[in-house]
Amino acid sequence: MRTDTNLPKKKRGRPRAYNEAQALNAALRVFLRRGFSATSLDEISLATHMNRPSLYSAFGNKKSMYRKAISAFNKTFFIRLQNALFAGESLEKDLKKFYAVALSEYQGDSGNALGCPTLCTAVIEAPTDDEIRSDLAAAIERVEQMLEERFEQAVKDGQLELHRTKSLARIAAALLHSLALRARAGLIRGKRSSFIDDAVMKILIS
Amino acid sequence: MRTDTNLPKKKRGRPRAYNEAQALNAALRVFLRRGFSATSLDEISLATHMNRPSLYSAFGNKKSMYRKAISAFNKTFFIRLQNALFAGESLEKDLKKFYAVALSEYQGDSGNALGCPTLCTAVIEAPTDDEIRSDLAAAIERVEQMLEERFEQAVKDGQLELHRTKSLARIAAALLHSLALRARAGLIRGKRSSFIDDAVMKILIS
DNA sequence: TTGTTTTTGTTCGAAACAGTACAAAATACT
DNA sequence: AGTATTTTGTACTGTTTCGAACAAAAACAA
Repeated sequence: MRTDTNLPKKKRGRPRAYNEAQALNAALRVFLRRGFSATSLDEISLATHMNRPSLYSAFGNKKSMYRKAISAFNKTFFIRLQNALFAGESLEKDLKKFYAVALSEYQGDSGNALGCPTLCTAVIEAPTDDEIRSDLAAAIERVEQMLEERFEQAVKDGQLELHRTKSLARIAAALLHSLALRARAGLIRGKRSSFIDDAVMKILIS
Repeated sequence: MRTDTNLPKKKRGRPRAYNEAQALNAALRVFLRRGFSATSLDEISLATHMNRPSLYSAFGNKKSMYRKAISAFNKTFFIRLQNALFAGESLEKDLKKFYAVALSEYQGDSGNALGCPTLCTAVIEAPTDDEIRSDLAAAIERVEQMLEERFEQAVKDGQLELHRTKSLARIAAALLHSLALRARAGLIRGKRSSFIDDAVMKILIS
């Protein structure tokens, strides 16, 4: 079952007035700002320039929209994180790049930072929705594994003394979680967080 | 203007059927589970055994209820954290106690952990509500300051080499933020998190 | 032109929501 | 006993919500 090919194979009926990826991104921005529960489909309808019946036929119900929007965002976000983390420079530089990419996303371009779409919005639904809780847990673990692999590589390259790379990855992930939270709380001014640099140094100390 | 004395000075009208502190705590449990927006006043009415008009007269509107419940919780929670952190033992032991207190709260007693009332629920409202965002920021900074003071004391006691205690405090706070998130995501099994011990060791290394 | 198919836009319905008005109940004061 | 005062509980209002039904619109096929 294929969701939708991006080949512009002309189909038969009335052509769509919306672009699926764009619509999902517009929806994500609303969900990111207001969260899942407080976001009404009317707001999404407004942001995507689709009316509600179109939203339903395109993405299913509200929860399905939310999960698809988050999933689409994470797909590209994780790639950007991975590219930064495995840029091939020193572990220190790669880690700093990794956090820079994340923070740039978390801080946004407008004045008010919104944090991480997954961490900052899924967390509230976790206790009452098992699917979203599972999505959240998977996202957290995936980033942790990404970090662990980078640390393992650093050990292999002799850039890092032998360590419990799993613990190191969890500490590094904790910095990311805190970064997302602090950004959304308005506690980070620019696009650079001073304590991250210090924390990276701390991680690298044997 | 005094809100309400705890002196049992008998007042004139019909006696209250509720206890203010108990009601706020019951409300907090609902807010903690469902978040602010998704929680209806009917749910709070059910949990507190007060009907909505009583809730309004006692605590004001929904947002006021939420903020009062969070504030009341934090008052005692911060004291418990402080007592653990300044128990007077070694820095390592005190830090571990600090996280143990937090995790015990975050894991709850039922099967499903709910994380931190403040961190895990206020985060979603922060962009759209400036008062709640401010409450959140203040809570984060207060815990950070508490940690910084403990590190400063450790330096003075010769238990810790001279450091940027502010950065250290932010790293330690980040561990707490991650703990709250991971607990709510269901990623921590028991009442002890292995990576915290490793992270504490890492913090203590000069 | 005449169907066929797909998307769009209007409209509806039933439920849930926050907040309020007001009468009934329960106490203290005189 | 009777009055004043405070809380309780029922009922109501107007709005917002999700989701669906259905007809109009816009493309292709024959």
